[in-house]
Amino acid sequence: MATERLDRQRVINAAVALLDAEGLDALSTRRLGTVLEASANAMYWHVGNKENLVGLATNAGFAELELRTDGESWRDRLAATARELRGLFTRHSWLTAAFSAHPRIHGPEIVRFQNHLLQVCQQAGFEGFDLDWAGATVFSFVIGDAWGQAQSPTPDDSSAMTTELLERVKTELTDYPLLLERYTALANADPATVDVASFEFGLCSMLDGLQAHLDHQNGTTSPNT
Amino acid sequence: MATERLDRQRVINAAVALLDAEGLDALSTRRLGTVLEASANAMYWHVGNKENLVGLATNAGFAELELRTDGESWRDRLAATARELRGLFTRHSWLTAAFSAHPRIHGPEIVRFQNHLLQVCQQAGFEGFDLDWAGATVFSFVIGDAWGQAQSPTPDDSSAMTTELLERVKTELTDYPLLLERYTALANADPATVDVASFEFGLCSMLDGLQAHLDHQNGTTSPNT
DNA sequence: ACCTGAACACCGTTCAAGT
DNA sequence: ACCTGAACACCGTTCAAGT
Repeated sequence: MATERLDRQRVINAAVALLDAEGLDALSTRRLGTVLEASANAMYWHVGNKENLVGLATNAGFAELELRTDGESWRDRLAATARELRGLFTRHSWLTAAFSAHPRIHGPEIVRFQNHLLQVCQQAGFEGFDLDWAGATVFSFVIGDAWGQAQSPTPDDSSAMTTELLERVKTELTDYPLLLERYTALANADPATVDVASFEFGLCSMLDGLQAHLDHQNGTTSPNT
Repeated sequence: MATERLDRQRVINAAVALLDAEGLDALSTRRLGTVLEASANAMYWHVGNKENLVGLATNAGFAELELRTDGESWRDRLAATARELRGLFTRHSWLTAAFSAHPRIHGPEIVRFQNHLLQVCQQAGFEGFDLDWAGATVFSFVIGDAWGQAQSPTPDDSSAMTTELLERVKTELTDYPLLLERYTALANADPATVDVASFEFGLCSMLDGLQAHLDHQNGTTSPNT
């Protein structure tokens, strides 16, 4: 009733809250209007249109990133950056869908992160296009990993439903015994620890791969430094 | 006028054609209806609903993958698999958005690919959960890379517009000289070759990283085999 | 079995009109 | 300057009714 005046930040905050709670599909101008106790089109004055609002929400997400530069080695710094980014995408699981739906999303906080990532790669010893490729490799892996986590988001049903589902899958995967074996092994493991372990394995592999590139670039003579 | 009877495959084919041509947002039940010279809701009998249709279209995409097992080494086979998957995602750029919007997508052709990926990783020497992590690492990287390519899809405007846009960006990136430098360097390069080079760099890094894991796992005594 | 027409509840966006 | 109400052109989906 005695609702405060709207402003851009309040609209963005409400959008982020709605996105976190119910996902990208739940964000509509009318739902946002009711949340803000305003008409459905009140937001247009503040954020232009919906696509722009999603962009602003995404940018607000990236503002959460703590970009530290005090790691002991480039490897530590790059790992910390990757983990920060991954944390962002798990806290706001709508981010991958938002980027996919609106590829033009950009903003100062996103730019800030990109610059940080490039800086860390530069300190590691990458130059020229290799700098871009190294940054893109890290970014791609983290995005792809977050994208994979979003694929299995529904432990709504407890173990009872799971075993029934497992039976159904068992008949579907009859031609692929290896896949069935891995599927059951993963189904019996704790999802949270599985996700972390999967990410850390990939991250470690990526860092080893980048390390190999740097070693080769600086001459393979002293690989033990 | 003398339109053939509808069937599930024709609906899927029309959906894929529409998706390829105009993207995920363009796929609506009514547009599909006009393409098929049928009513907007004719598809419901054949494919259930829209989400299911997108799943079927995705599955149809994965059917295109040629999964070869005749590589000389596990590294060749895994690289070939990754490149096949990347090709699929570049030919059908709506795939990342489709997966993001409907995380529950699955199907026999997708399962077939997953099994192939696991097989290749198994032949490489991975076992147990490492098998899953290795596969997930490759998959995540390829998805993330495809996702990145989709971010810069609009060379609609030729070089004239690009230079004007470059000026605008130059003021935005004034706080980030490193990012500005890399941005201009990339803007002056051929986008297609850039995309390929970026992917190949990341792929090579990933394979080196997996290689390092296998070496360590089998004992670091014989790294030259 | 397969398809249509009409209907329902929703959407993003615009724009005159209000304060 | 900021916001509302009504309107427009779209959605996905359902369902009785047709053949």
